[in-house]
Amino acid sequence: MRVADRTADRIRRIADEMNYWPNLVAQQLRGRECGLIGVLIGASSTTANFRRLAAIEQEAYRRDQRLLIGQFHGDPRSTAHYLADFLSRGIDRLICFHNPAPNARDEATQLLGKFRSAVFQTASPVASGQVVDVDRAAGVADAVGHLVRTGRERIALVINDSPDVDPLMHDRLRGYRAGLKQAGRREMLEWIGTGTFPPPRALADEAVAYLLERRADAVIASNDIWAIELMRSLRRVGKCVPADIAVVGFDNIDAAALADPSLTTVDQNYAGFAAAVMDAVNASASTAQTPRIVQPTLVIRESA
Amino acid sequence: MRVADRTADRIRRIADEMNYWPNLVAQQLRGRECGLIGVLIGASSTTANFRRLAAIEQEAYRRDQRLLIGQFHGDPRSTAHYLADFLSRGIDRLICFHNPAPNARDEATQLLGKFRSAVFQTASPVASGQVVDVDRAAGVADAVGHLVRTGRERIALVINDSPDVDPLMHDRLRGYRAGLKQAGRREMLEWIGTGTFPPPRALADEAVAYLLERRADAVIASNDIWAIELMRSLRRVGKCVPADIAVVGFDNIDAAALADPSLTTVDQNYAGFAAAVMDAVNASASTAQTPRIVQPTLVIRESA
DNA sequence: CTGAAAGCGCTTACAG
DNA sequence: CTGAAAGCGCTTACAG
Repeated sequence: MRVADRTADRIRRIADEMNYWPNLVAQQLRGRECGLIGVLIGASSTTANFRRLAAIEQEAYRRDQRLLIGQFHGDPRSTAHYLADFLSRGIDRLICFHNPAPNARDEATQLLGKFRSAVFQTASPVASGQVVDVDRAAGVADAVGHLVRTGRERIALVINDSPDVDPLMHDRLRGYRAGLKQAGRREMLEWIGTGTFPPPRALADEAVAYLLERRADAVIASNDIWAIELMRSLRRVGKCVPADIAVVGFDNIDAAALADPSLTTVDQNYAGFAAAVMDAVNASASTAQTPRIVQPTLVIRESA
Repeated sequence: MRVADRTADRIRRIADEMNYWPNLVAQQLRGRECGLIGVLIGASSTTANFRRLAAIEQEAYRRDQRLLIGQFHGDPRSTAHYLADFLSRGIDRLICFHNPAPNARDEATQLLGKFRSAVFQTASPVASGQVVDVDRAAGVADAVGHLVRTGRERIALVINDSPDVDPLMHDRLRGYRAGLKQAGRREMLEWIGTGTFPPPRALADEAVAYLLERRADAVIASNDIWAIELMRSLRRVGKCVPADIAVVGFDNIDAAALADPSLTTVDQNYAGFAAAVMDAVNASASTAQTPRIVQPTLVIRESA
């Protein structure tokens, strides 16, 4: 309905004076979108996940949407519980930071199908899900490039788990090999952990023993926690970072800037990730389901 | 209405089969509580705030409530914007991690009055607000007690800002003095920063110069970041932690366990805090408005 | 073009 | 005790 601007203004002013606020619950019941997005995160969430969440909330605010958050709590059924709860509230857009636990997957999968859009990191457990991912391989390859340019000769990779078991580690290995190959290096120095995380001191010492034995002068770790543990272990055996050996992490958690020496690391580009996630969650389901890939950036500090 | 259990079961089963889920939006419009709680946090939120948020969500889940989160985004009006939005959605219980910016306070204060309950940390900007706080003074006094018992003779305190300006620092100073007094110590070694946070290297060096000059053999910092910076600075001048000087932090952030040596610190007891917050936010307004005080606990690691 | 009515999915008070 | 009706605060399709 068209109304003169002056009249519209007058009505708005009076509405304000009378303290009138539209009731969003009634609007929603009548069919309007509620602007709420359900977010599922793990209970034992890492600092990186919280940073991601904060960035997504900021992006949501810009688009005038709100986040309803739910954490898993060990209980595998809690996934389904939250999904059903979201749907009951008319929330049909979902951001999922963790895949549902396998034993609750059937029930969860069925519920996931009822969402208008569902965004996952790395991989989607359902065909209708959209994927936003960080180009981990490119991040590690960048780190290799930086180490090559700063004169490192023997660059090693330390990853937390077998690349066959953990696809995230597979990406890092891929980026490492690609980076070295591009620099014309042939020898690969790869140490692969047992999946134990965070790494106990003895495990970090084992990795460091490998680095020393192979005379590595640089190492890229699968994440900042591992990188920091490697630096501690290196200090115990009297090695100096970065003089004797350069160390690069992954994630850029708070502790990276606080480490001594401060840690050079691959920042996950949370802002870019958040924008891609919000684009995906607001996209209509008919949109092509190609994963959205976000590029990370290398943050150069003292350790490399 | 009373119905035989068998019948109720049968109805429930059929409802399940037909995939019936009650529509919470309609229930809410009809007057039922929606089980949603609005949460306001700062955009530049610290790790400590995210930990608190995670703990509160966990506690909310146990009580079958959900959190709708909003961050400030520099824009002081965003506080009022979020408060109005919460009310429009029928959310009349609020957890506020930050006081509204002063220039938006009038508008925000008026809106705050419309909430059934509003919980703040440390202090409430409105009379109707409830307060949950951590006993910072007790935490620091505990740390002093631990240092005294482990044979430290000259225990210093390093705080970030003047106790007249920052009440959080006032609490630490109070706890420090009380702890020393109880141990029969008379000399107070107090270094007070300029409010700059995180501390630049030169400022940490200044604090360390003070510690050396006064021959301190232990120091309690106002938080973990400061404690870690002090350890870095101490290392630069060749001092060994904890042999030469013990260091205690406050907060127990992730980086505390990762520091080298790992940091002894006062844990804020997030679980206890979360339970108190949820008790407060669900309490009826008529409840006496005495602040709920949560006790922190000392986590002893390598640095002290 | 305007204004009254129907209806979103529930709950509750009320008539039979 | 049971079942139909009213109404929460909106929006939209429809009759005047």
